Amino acid sequence: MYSFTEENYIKAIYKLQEKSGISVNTNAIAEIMQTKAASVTDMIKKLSEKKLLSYAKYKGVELTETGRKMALEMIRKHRLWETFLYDKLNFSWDEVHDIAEQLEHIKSTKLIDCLDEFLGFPENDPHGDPIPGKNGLIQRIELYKVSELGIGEFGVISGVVNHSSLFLQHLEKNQLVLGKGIEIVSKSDFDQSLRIKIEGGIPIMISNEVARNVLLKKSR
Amino acid sequence: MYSFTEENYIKAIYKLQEKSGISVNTNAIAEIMQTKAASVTDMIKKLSEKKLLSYAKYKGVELTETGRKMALEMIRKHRLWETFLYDKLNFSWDEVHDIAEQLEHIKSTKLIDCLDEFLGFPENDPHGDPIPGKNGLIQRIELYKVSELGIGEFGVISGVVNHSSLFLQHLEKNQLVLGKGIEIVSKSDFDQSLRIKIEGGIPIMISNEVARNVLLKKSR
DNA sequence: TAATATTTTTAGACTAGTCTAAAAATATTT
DNA sequence: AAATATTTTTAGACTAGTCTAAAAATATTA
Ligand SMILES: [Mn+2]
Ligand SMILES: [Mn+2]
Ligand SMILES: [Mn+2]
Ligand SMILES: [Mn+2]
Repeated sequence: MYSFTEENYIKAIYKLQEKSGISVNTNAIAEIMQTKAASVTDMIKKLSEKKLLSYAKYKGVELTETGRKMALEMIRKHRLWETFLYDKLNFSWDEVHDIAEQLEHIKSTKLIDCLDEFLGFPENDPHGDPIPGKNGLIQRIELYKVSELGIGEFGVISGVVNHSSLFLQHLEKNQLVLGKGIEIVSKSDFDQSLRIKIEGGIPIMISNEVARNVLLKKSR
Repeated sequence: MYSFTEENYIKAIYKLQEKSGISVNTNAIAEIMQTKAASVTDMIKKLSEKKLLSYAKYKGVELTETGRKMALEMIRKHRLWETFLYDKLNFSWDEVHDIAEQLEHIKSTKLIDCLDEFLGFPENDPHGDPIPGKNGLIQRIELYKVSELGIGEFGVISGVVNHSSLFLQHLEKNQLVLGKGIEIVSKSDFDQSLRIKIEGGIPIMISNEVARNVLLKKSR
């Protein structure tokens, strides 16, 4: 059995590997694990011995197949628990993450599979992120940042880049929630702010900061 | 914030204090914590400094009011999670305990109160044990062991002394589940085994071992 | 009450995970 | 290619929780 710490390292390394391509370096891990590089080196050695990742001194690490599967199981658990909190206990989407960080460490395959069924085998969590299946497969849909769309284009809000509570609360206050359709009306050359029209509402202004952190599925 | 280990010690001490009266001794704690007396002494000192219990060398320990409240919160969480697994995810009563041992350590008051509401504010867990309320109050009903009832007396199965999977499975196989009404038909002088009649069924024999571990609410 | 048995505590050591400071390797500039 | 900067690793130390073995206190028995 793996410790919470080991599990968190594996998840962190998976996420880094996701975005920044191949091998993950010590400092990057230290940053998201909120620890020091020296501690990371120690842990890396341990995880390497346990065959969860491959490691060459000074060359960074890469998850093994075992490590990758473990990370996906963690993510599956995390997102299913978030969905439970949101769908069944009526938490808002900015409240679920911290508790899911704890719940993702509960060890029981039966529990997570029953939870999956109880929730009706959801495909996405409350933030729009895809939930890996029992088989470890994660289905990827191409999403675009609001800032990437051109004038007159349409899209449905389907995800967020920034997952912070503060940002999620801000979106909610402005009706920018999952599933809402929006149209790009105009862009400012000055500060890259956008004017958008939300489905069944009046046009509003959003900052470029917001536009870069909201993901759309293109429509029409 | 308290560690899982600290929380488990407090819960163990509470349970010992419950049954065996006043102050709890080191060896008893060591036994249910599956550890050595020396380790217990170390932990006791720590919990004493944190004011969760009062401790006089060689004299045993007693929970403080803070410690008692903490224990009751743990028990509340444990039993609510057991109820969730049983009621919502269709686990059987012998499968819920081990997972609840993990879930009881999740830190979030909002989570547990929402779960309580989601479950309809249950009063008892799948084993018949009372669930402490948000206020920390635990409602106690007087229960009797099957072995304590006399010939011709009636009762409804409302709890178990032994919580082991093996025992719970045995009860289930013999229709001895929570809520069933039974009548004592006869007792054997030889091995203290009992003949009982289960509500809407034919009389069966149960060993004294079983009779001492099933709790009844007297009826009629 | 003295001898013996049991329980509890202390002393010292071990592991997991962390840290700081310094050394070693690698990357970037000049 | 040498000098400098950055990154990574090592060395040694700390805390939480555990252990064994021995000492101290308490309980039991004669
Ligand atoms: Mn999350
Ligand atoms: Mn999420
Ligand atoms: Mn239980
Ligand atoms: Mn129970």
